[in-house]
Amino acid sequence: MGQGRDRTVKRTIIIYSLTVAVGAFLLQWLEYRYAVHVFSTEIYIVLIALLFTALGVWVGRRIAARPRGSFDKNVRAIDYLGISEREYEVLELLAKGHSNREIGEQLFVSPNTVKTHLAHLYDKLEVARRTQAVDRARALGMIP
Amino acid sequence: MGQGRDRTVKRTIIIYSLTVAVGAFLLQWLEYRYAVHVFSTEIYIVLIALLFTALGVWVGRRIAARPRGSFDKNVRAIDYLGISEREYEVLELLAKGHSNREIGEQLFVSPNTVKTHLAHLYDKLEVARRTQAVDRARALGMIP
DNA sequence: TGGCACATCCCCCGAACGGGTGAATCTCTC
DNA sequence: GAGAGATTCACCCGTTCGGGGGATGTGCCA
Repeated sequence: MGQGRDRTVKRTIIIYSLTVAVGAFLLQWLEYRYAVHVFSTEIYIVLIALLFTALGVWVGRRIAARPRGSFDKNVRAIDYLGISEREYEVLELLAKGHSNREIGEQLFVSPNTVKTHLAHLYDKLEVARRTQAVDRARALGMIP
Repeated sequence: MGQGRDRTVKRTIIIYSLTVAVGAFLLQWLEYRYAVHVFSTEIYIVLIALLFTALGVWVGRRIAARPRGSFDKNVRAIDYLGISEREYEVLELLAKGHSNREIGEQLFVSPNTVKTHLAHLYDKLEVARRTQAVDRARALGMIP
């Protein structure tokens, strides 16, 4: 579930390194081209600081911004409430707004079975309605 | 809705500025204390680059990480679909898992009125069920 | 001033949902 | 091998939802 994220981080690192390389090359080139420091050391330091701060901000944002669609399933809550595999599958389809009949069709069971799973879910989540179950499960981070 | 966020950004900027000031002071002090550059310029540049990159990453992460509970309501989607004030209020309570009767009580209207608003919401969101309406509204960023 | 959007309410009816009870498998564990 | 838990299904009954109408009042604006 974190594959896309890993790729993003890798690409971020690559772009960062490339930018550093290009920056170093530019500095060398400036020194070579004009043989001397054009500006005073302080200005160079400030420029470099600014540049790398900007770069750092960019990197930090990319690292912190979790890609759309990613989601850390709160397994602890699921375990703590003792929600079974099948019940979780029903919960997922429930959150997508499917009816009991549709859920049953997708899981290859009868609507009655779906109702039983739902009843267990309502018990464990301590709710009375399907909409409440979705809301609560989402609040607990069990579903995206 | 973004007050806590503004405070976080402000504090981030303040801490950043303070760090820069302290860093500048340290450099000055080093130069003053030892009269000369202890290391070569390249190493200084690398150190500064690393320091400010780290600082930038920290700043970027703080900026990008939206505090828990914050949420940008997608007003464009709401406007585009022509969802009225009252309908949105119903939608909010709907997403919390309330029944029509409960929604009516909280909005001081009859369940029949709630049903009418819901019917309009179903039309505008192009869905058939309340759970679907919640799912779609969430997908469109209209509700948290 | 007549249409338009909005909000409010009513009734009816079929479908969906929720609660309760019971029961048959199957798997894992003690 | 007994018991616990998970999964599957059935039936009944009452509540809730959803869709179809129709109705009234208000405010806006062309």
